[in-house]
This record gives sequence, C-alpha cells and structure tokens, in this order.
Amino acid sequence: MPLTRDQVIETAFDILRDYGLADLSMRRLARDLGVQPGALYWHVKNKQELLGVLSVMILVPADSGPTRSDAGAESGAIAALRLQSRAIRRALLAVRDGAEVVTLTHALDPESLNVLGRLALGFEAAGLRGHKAGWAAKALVHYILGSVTEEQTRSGLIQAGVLSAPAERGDAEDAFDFGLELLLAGAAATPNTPR
Amino acid sequence: MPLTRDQVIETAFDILRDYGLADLSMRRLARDLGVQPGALYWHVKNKQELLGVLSVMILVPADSGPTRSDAGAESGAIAALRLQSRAIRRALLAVRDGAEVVTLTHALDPESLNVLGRLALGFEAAGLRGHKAGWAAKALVHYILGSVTEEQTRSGLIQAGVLSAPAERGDAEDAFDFGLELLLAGAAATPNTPR
DNA sequence: AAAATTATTGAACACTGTTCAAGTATCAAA
DNA sequence: TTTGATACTTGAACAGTGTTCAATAATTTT
Repeated sequence: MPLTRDQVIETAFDILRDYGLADLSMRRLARDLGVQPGALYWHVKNKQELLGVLSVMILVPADSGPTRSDAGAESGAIAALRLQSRAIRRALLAVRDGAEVVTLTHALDPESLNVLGRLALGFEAAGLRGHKAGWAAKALVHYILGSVTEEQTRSGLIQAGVLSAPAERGDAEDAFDFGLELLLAGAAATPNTPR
Repeated sequence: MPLTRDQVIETAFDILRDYGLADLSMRRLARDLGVQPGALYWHVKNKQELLGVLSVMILVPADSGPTRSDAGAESGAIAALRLQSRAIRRALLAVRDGAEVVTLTHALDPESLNVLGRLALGFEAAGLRGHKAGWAAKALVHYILGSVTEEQTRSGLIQAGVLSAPAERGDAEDAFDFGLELLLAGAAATPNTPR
C-alpha cells in the first residue's frame, strides 16, 4: 500500500521525540519510511509545513485551556494562566527540542498555534484591556519558549558530552516558576485602565 | 599582506549587518575576502566562534551598564534595568538578525555575554536576594531576545515579500515596553524575603 | 642561503532541502 | 477486459552548507 501523510507525520514525530531536531532531516525521514526523499513532497509541502504540524502535536497535551466562559474572579484568571503556562512547559519538555520546533513555527506563523490566542483570553479575564492582553500573552510566550529552549539545549549539550554539571534537579523548574510569577504578578499589579 | 583575524571578523560583521544571517556563510565570507573558504579556519576555530565574537560586537552599544556601585534606592534600580533593557533592544535592532545571532550564542554559552550577569546585578540592586536575582535576569533576557527576534523575523519576512501589513509604526516598541513593565513591576512587587 | 614558521590553496567529505521528468502502480469507466 | 486517467514513487540532479587536510606558497628567523 502507498505511503500516507499520516505515516510521514507519525514517523517524523517519532524521530523528533527520540532523536531530536538535528536528526530530523528529510533524507533520514525517507530512509525510516523505506522511501526516496522526493516521495515525501507529495504528502507534505515542505519541511516547514511538517514542522508546523509537529508543533501542533507537541502542544496537544496542553490544549484544553480556558475559554472565554472561564472569566471569573481575577485571581482565578491568574491561577488559570499559571496552570496553562506550566502545562505548556510540560508539553514542550516531553519532546526533544520541542521548544525549538515550536519557536521556529511560531516565528514564521504566530497565528497557527492557538495557544497564544488562548493566553490572551486569559489575560483579558485577568482584567487587561485593549492591546494589553495580547502584549502580555506575547511576553509570556516569549518567556516560556526561551526558558524551555534553554533548558532543552542545556540537557542536549550535556548528553552530547560537551557540557557537564547537569544543574541541580528541580532547579530549572524553580527558575521557570519564579519567572512566571514575575510576569503574572506584574499583570496582576497593572492598573486596569480601560482602553 | 596576509589575511587578518580582524579582517575576517570585520567582514563577517558587515555581511551580517547588511544582508543578514542567511547570507553569512563561510563561502560567502571567503568570497568577500578574496580567499578560499579553508583559509578562514586558520583565523577562526569555526563558525560558532565567529558568531560568538559577532554577538559581543552587537551588544557593545549596550555595554556600559550599571556596576555594583550603582546600588541605590530600589526605584532607581528598576529604572536602570528599564534603561538597560531598552539599550539592549536598540543594539540588537541595529544589526540584521542581531537577536537571532545573540540567541544562538547565548544558548550554547550563556556566560560569554556579560549582559546577563549585569542584569542580575541590577535585580540585586532592586532587592532580589539569592537565586532570585539570577532567575529574574534570565527571565528578562528570554523576554528581550524573544521579543526582538520576532520583531526582526517579521521585518525580514516583510522585506522578503512573504508577508505584508508592516504593523503600525511604534507598535512593536509599545508592545516591548509593556512586557518589560510587566516583568519589572513583578520584580518590584516581589517580597524581598532574604534567602 | 637555508631552515623554520606562517598562511593559503584546492580538493574532497558528508551532509542539507527541494525539484522534476520519467516510470510504475492503482482505480474507474467503456 | 482493455483503455484511460489519476495517484504515487523513483532516480537523478541542483545548488548549496560547514569542515578537514595534504600539498604548496609566502614570509620571517637563523
């Protein structure tokens, strides 16, 4: 039976999860599928599109976030943002180079990951009006992606033997949570001047 | 006269500033210097080292930051951090793909850019003790680099014709400043519990 | 002038993403 | 069942990438 788009995507995801972005070349992908590289381009526009699909898959575990109906007390909104952010971090960490892949996709097409839009809703629920909710969401996304990218790059370098001293366990999480609190505290403290 | 390390670096910087990271290949660099690619490797260990040097150069205009002697009132410390952050953004924006290059270098060797260390001093001056100053500095760096990378990627895509709608002028700066205030307000609001 | 050091060449290695004419299967209508 | 169209795959090439290294040239030191 012929190759399937789903097979291409599934196999690409497996390579990424287990071996990382550096190993996810179109040739390696074709080899794993027992096929010539050119065949992939019938099922997928190009590598960027493939990475876009993988980005969505990576974020699926964090993809049951707050909707507009969750607009309750502001403190609840902040708490929801905190949980959402941690869920996103966990989802990124579950796939090797997950943060880098999502960052790549986000850079070329920020709209395609609806995580951002949802975070903006969260900040609106927290009382930020106008552009401010969107700006806050962007800030949070930059922080999360930067943070987790560094975390994953670090462990990648350690495993590759170029770096030692794997930092204390849980330290990365503490650092992440602290930065997250900074942002959320800032949002909570921002005066809700309308418009 | 023979090629000089400084010539290599200078020419690399020119290509980066004027044409961007995609055009800064070792072959293009060699061509511009009227030399074979292999010759570069006598003056420079590899491309990564070159990018490291360029990163430092990019950040030079923002490199006269606060020293420990600036520890005054906390509000002054926050103000200094605000100025520093804006100076870093300006320095990054002055070179095409500046943020991306610095991010690359920062990922593989965070210590090599002393911008980070200085920001941590700033947060200490603002009253954050223990790990917290360092964590706050890391959060700020991730925010700045993510923000400016997006800004530069966006204008790169627009110039390449793949994207239109150049966003309103000054909008990017407003967004940046807002996220910055979020972080700084969070730091100012964080209780200075010792240790 | 001879020896030693410094610097460059030219060619190759092992890759990368992407395109495309040509060929082979697979399925639908006659 | 044969013809015709559509769906897919191959094989080869294009145009690059960073990096290495023996041989060679240029320069400086003895």
